Amino acid sequence: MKEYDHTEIEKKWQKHWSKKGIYTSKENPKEPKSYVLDMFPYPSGEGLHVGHPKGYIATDIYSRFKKMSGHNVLHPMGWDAFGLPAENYAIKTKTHPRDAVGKNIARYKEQLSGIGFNYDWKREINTTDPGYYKWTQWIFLQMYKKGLAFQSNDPINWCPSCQTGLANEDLDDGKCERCGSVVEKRPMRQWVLRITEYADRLLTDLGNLNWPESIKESQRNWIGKSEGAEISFKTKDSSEIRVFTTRPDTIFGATYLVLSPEHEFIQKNERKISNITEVIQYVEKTKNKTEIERTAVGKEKTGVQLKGITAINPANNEEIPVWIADYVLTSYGTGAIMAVPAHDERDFEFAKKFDLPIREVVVPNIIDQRNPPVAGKKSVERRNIHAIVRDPKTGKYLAIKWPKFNWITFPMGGVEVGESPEVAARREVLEETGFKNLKFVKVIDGQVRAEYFATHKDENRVAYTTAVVFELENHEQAEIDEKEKAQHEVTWIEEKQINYEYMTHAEANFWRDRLPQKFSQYTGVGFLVNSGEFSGKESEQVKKAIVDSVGGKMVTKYKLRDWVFSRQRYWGEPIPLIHCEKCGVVPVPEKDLPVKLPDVKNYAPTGTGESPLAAIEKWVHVKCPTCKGKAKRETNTMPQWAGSCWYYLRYMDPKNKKALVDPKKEKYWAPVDVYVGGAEHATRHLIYARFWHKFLFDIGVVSTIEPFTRLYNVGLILAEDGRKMSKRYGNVINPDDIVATYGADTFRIYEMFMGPFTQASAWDTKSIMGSRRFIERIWRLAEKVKAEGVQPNKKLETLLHATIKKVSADIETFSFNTAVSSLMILSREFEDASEVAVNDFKILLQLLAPFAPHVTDELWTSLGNKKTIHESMWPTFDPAKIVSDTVKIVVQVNGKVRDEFEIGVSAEENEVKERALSRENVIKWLNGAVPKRVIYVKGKLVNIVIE
RNA sequence: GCCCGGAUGGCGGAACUGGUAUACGCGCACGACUUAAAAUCGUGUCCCGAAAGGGUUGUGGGUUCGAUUCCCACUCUGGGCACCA
Repeated sequence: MKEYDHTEIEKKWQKHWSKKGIYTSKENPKEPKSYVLDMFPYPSGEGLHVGHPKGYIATDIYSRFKKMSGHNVLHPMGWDAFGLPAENYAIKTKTHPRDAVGKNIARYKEQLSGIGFNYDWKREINTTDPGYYKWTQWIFLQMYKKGLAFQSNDPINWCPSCQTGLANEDLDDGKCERCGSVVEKRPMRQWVLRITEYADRLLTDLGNLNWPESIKESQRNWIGKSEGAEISFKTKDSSEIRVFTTRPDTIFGATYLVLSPEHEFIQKNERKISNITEVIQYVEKTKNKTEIERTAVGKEKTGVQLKGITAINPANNEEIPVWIADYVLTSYGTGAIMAVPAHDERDFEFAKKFDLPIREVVVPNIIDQRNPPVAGKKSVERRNIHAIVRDPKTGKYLAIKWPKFNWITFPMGGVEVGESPEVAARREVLEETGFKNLKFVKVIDGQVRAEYFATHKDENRVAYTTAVVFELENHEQAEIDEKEKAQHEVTWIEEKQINYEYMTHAEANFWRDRLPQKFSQYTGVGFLVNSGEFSGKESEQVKKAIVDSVGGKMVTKYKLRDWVFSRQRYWGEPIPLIHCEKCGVVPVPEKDLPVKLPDVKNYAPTGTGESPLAAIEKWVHVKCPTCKGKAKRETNTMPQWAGSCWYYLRYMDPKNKKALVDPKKEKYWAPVDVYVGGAEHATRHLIYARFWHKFLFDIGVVSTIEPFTRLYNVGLILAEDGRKMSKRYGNVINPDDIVATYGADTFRIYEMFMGPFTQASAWDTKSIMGSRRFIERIWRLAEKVKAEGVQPNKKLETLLHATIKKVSADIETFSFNTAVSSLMILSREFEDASEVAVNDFKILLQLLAPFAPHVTDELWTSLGNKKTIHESMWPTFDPAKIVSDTVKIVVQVNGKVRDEFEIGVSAEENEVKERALSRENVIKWLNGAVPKRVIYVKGKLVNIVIE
């Protein structure tokens, strides 16, 4: 047999497949369809490194498998070529972006074709092709007509280096995601898409998607739904301030209001604010801060009171001050909050700094698990104190043992009417322990409500307890009452013993947590106190009633912001609108689409807030389509993400001049069944595309509510040094070199065998030899193959059918690494067999064909097959053949493996157990002991328990 | 801070619904072939131990006849969100 020459074989078959056109897809209602899609690449100037094709290899395998399994497969590829990187690259290399993109695409295609992918290139698309972006513009116009695209002058993120406005999604930690510059806030005219209109649907429809949980979670975080209430606070001079809160139950604790510095209230009430100069200064200062400065973690709170303005808390009619502070954001909720310092960390910090009142209105509630309330007993409400007395000499804490109840408690008792917690605590310490010289340290912020059964009084208690902390000055003790003495004894406990495990108090864990803190505030739910008629009720349950009582309304808010959709750059789709002097904004008539991106000498960004297009007089000045008067084109362009919002639809019908996609074709192919790409697109492409898709569904262009049914994230391939593969580090490995040295088939097998598909792993050129050896083994195996007279080999047959089952299931779940592993095992078994039947070998080749398409086709045709292996039918397995005649039973004694034996599959439980007990080895280990229990797991093991 | 993942030999990793932990591959060691080397093939390879045996899936506990798998606490690590009221 010939030497295995991968270059010759791979070239030959790639040519053959494309000549025969075996990857051309057509609608065929008789066959089930399968739409397998890669996230299309951005053809950058650097070309591919070995990490890029990983996902493409997976979809290639999957789609070949589907095709062999009788599916009609759509597996296309295209180019996402508008946007900043292409433009910046063009500026740098002083070429026109169009030329640069053309060159890069050619290079990418060449690299990809060497790996042997089965794309239907007849359906290739390119987002920068006017025939394509005509429809991107068309979708924008439909959105405009439905009021989903609107102009705004709000301040937006401006990247000073890229010289363009950006969407929220384009920021990474307050910096431009592309170039890392700190973004500024700039008010400027811009086009915005109302994605928030779809927030709720984008959130709820996530539920049914077969996507990685992490991506769904990212999207949920990004959409950021919170339910709360909008409540109006009147001011004394009868204007009003609307606030948004998720905790309306805490309104009785709202001791001041805070507005964002940009809040319109300030301008409108300038004259009433007595310290307006100071206020304006603060507002100006905030304006000049970047987002990063403003939101830095651990930053100290700042703010200014609006003097002369007093608001009224509608819950209790209290007069409260109004402040402005930059910790309140304009763009979320109503841009104003009610501050409840006792139950919100930020408000608490602010209140401490500016010495504003803090009022506790929610207390945590615990039901004493060791001593729960007893049904049917009467219930008594009490105000209690716990005295926490520390002896500074020993660091220990004063406690009391109650032998009769087996209790360990702090000195404790009720608070009498008019008595302060401190006085009550001193009294109890004196009565119960006799210590009289205590130095007051603090009252721990926040009470705790606890429900328990008071055994000694035979009643259920609801206790609101306050803890008071003292230091012992000296050990001088007063005489203790005899009756008290008889009940308990004084003891000292360690600090770490202050917990509910050791002590009787259900409150103990709260005291432990709050004791070392200077201040503590409780942000959880619980029971209301100091809340008028709502006191004593559960906070969660009265939320709505409280909102009603103050005339507010329940509302839902989202963190998701509308999508800033205009860019002041050249290389993007022109926004198809016209500004007419008389008629205002007029859409370009659909028959005039596409609005072609004109050629321009200088396409560098202007930095003026206008795109370079604004300088092209000839292009800009047009007649108004409506009144034929003077008008100008919109000169902003669309962001990079526009074209990728709907490209998966165009593949279904790439040449259609009359429609975005023919509804019949859409019905046949949609939705995408399997979508593969990087996790970095979680909160941009994958949210934007879902948004556009839902819009297209609403206007009847598509028939499904979601575009991508199943999603897999391809795990990164890192460089050999464990870092990201990048030109900067000089650790890039080019797939061309690997294909030349080892062959495409080896390259493909290696990348799939590296580890779980979705997991990142480091490239290791040494390891690739393992995959190469595997292919060579298959190559040599062909020599052993015999057409006739092969003795049946039961063991081989069993393994063969088990492998068909395993490989089929593994490809379906993208577990390529284990599929390859089982094929390796099968090939070893073939090698060990004295002879190999041609039909068995053919099955091995078919199972391997999606992974190593070239070498398997070569061997397949050398066995006399006329059609290529990829047009053959995927083998099926016979479940009866997977079952072998005997099973191996493992025998354990006390859970430790001591023996094993073979027995017929049909053996009954008793038979297996008896056999196990009679084994020599087992008898040795039993050593005369009588088995207490014998456990049998069918067909697997016997565990004999003797102790 | 909150929310998702992950942790298994020298390395990449495998293990079905709780049932023989370390499959498969890399590397390494030894052997065969060779004048020699490479390639190839074969054997071995979790740790301690001469052996018998014992131990081992990040750490500590728990449930179970039996735990990589389930529960609790913790450590490290990757990612998302974060002054979003």
